[in-house]
Amino acid sequence: MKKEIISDAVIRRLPRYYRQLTELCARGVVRISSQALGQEMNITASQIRQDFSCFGEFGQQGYGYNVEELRAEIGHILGVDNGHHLIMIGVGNLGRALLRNFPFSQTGFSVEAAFDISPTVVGSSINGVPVYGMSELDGFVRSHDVDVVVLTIPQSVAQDTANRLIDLGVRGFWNFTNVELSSPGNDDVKFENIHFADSLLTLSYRIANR
Amino acid sequence: MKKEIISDAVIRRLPRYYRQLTELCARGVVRISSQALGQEMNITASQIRQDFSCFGEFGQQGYGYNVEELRAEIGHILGVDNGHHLIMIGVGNLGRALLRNFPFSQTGFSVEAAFDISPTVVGSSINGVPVYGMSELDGFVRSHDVDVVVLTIPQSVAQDTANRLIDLGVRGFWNFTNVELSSPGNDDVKFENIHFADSLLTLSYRIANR
DNA sequence: TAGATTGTTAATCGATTAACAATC
DNA sequence: TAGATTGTTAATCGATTAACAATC
Repeated sequence: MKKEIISDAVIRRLPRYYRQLTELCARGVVRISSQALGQEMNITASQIRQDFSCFGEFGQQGYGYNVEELRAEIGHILGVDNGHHLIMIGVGNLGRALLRNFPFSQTGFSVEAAFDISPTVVGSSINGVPVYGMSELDGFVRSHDVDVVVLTIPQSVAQDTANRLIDLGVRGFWNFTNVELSSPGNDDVKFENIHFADSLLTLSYRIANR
Repeated sequence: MKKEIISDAVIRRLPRYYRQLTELCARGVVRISSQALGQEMNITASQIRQDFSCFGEFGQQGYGYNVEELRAEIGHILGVDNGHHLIMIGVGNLGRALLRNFPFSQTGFSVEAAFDISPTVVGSSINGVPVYGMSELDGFVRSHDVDVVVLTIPQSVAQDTANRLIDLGVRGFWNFTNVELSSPGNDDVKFENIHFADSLLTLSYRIANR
């Protein structure tokens, strides 16, 4: 396996490959060529082979790729079989929507707990996930493996909460607060920011400039 | 104004500029140079000037950019002052979360109505937005300007619902269904797909390969 | 005016695509 | 074996960065 620096563009495509391959599996497709896969995904066969070759040799000349095998390989690269643990901070509408509907386990994450300030939800449990008060956060993080924290809290407390968690050793954040979070000088803290507004604005641009 | 093809990379940066400039406005900053803006956003001054120059000349030599003016210009390019109209299909947890918390009006959209199949919500109103039954959808779309439809419905009905709306003339979709929607041979239908799982998987990759 | 900073042209860098020898 | 298709190297394309003349 070549261990050079993988470009962000490639990494961003991996989940799409994984998604497509999962669908092909479901359809019962056993093998596929880069050509055929490219057709389905609207990208070139060249790019597919180039992308995969960053991680190893998953195909066979004259045959193509075994769908199930390739899916497993890419899943492995993405870390879906790493058994990552995750907690959620903020159980408002969005937090609840995710707890109820998002397929965390299919993505390789187990949701260990959720935290909120509201006495109305603290002590309850949402889709099997217990909701604790914020005062219990530090203790919980210290005594459990927490790989990723989902931030579904108001903007105003986003960076402070992130800082608190970084101090506790958390190194991954899935951030829905519409604030650009960062941890200057701490390169191994990873943020994945979801900016709903940015997304809608690009759509706005495209329908305005047709 | 140059009217060449604007690359996707540039378009994707526009909302970030807009966001940053909005914040600068709030902070009371009156003028800024490409240099200083680049520092704040962690991109090169060159790129900023290159990006802006796709749309016009918004700066002044020796001075830089007027923050409020530039914000207005970019907002205009993005179409925030176009008065776009939007409806939502599906008022589950995620739909409600968006209706209650997403700043549609700040993004230049007015939410006209929501639609759902559940008798429990039909007839109610969420954050001032009336919820109608699906049977009223066609009539509503025919009698109103609908620029964008937000799809917060189950995967299984996503493409069918989209097709139905495309037939009714809808040309913009903000799609949360985790299905890659498309409208083959209909280039002026625009989809903006939000793939939560893709986002979390890239985070998974980065924490696994540190 | 002198200094600062733009808009734009040219140079560089990186990512995508094409081509092809290796091989199943 | 012959045909198909990979993995990889080379060519192309596009995007980012650097440089600088224009000018406020």
